[in-house]
Amino acid sequence: MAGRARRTRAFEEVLLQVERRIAEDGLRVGDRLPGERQLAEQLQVSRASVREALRVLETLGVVSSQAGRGPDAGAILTSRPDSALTDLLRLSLGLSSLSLREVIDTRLMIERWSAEHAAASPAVAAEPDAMAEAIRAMEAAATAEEFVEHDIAFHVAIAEASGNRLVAAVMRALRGAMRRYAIEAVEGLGDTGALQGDHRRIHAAITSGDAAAAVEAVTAHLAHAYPELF
Amino acid sequence: MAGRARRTRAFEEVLLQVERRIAEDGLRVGDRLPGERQLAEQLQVSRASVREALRVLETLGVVSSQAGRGPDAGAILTSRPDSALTDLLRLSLGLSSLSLREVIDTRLMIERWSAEHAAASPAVAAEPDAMAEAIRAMEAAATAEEFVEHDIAFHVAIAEASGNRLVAAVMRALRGAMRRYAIEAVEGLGDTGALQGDHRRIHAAITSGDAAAAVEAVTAHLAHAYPELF
DNA sequence: AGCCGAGTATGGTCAGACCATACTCCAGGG
DNA sequence: CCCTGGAGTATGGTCTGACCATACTCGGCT
Repeated sequence: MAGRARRTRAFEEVLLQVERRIAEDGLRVGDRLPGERQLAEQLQVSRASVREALRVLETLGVVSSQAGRGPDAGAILTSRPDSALTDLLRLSLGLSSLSLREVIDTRLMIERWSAEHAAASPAVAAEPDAMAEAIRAMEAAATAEEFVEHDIAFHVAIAEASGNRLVAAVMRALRGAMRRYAIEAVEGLGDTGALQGDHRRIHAAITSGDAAAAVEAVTAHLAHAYPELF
Repeated sequence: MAGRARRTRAFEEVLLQVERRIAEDGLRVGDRLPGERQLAEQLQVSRASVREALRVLETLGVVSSQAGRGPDAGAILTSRPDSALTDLLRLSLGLSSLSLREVIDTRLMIERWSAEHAAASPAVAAEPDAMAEAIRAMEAAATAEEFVEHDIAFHVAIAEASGNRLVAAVMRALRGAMRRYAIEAVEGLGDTGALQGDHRRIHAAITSGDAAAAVEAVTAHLAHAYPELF
């Protein structure tokens, strides 16, 4: 039953045409797509089919729709792959088609890479220090939810400091999909002192440009956070 | 105009309810969702809204729809995150919101991790050797397209041998999104002998369980494949 | 000049119809 | 008894046309 050559559906044709138009017309983020009715007439499909295609593009973070009139209305090209990635991971975890172990192993890979490259990047010291800010906020956190929120911000800041937007996006998605588990883990831990110590060590290693120490520090940190997996 | 709490749209409500049902009823891959008409009635929305929600889930690789009747018809829970990831990356590249450099750097991270873990995995020697098969197929390839097809299969096989399905899925997506660039690169290279030598070295290192050599080999391989980026 | 309301373009939603597909079931023939 | 073919039907796929909600645009009035 594999090679099912199902006739392409109408909305798939719309997807192809829109993507082609993006490529050929050199459309960029911020540009507008034609209205649903206009697109439907151009492609000779119903508005419902156009809407299904737009929904797909919206899911993929490529367009954003806004009702009303004027320059901000209609389907506008954007680039927000984060929520799509997050949804994808969250649902895969929910369907048990990915194990928490696999997600955490992947996270370790990305954390190590990010820390190494962030430490090696000369731009890090100059930026407003999102990492230090997150550490301060974790200090003040009253609940596990709050703590995890700023913990996510801390680790995402590392990934962003690596300078690679794809890696940063994957990190955001991983942490977003794991949020629930992270909160449970923090609650089970009780004391967050060890984690905070790790955070300071990671931060110090990165800002001082010591890549090897940064990698070592994040590795130790994840071992503390998920002792049952090591 | 920022925090506009836009009233949730009908299909978003459907998404929430379906996801909730998946979690609460413990639905697994292979289980069926209610039909579109039935779902519409249960949630008090139109069938069009249900369809938009299903389209989103299909995009995320969570359901697969099949017309007709019988146990295989209707919306079935699946888990195919690959095409969603691929589309996401391809469109992000098309919109220039990701640079090729970022994608290739990410690929290098994953290749190194995969090679290391594949070499350390005891199961590798036992499996039907997809890597060796891919190398043979590349040998016989007449065109750049064919070569790249089997090259992708080779590298995906390494990622799968690492035992981490998430990493393997990301690898498939990366290579799928980069397919076009890879073909151009191979055509520009002309001779694929160096690449094939690399492949054999990688394969030998992994099957012999030498993780360090495997990592070194994939690093050198990517440097050969993308000389302009190093 | 400034304000306010009508007009209008846009997405959001719905109801209902019809088509295409593919299984189910049963009658009839072998 | 089994097999075969056709009617029945449940499912997704698509279209049409309508109406609502939103938010800008424009013109006239103050």
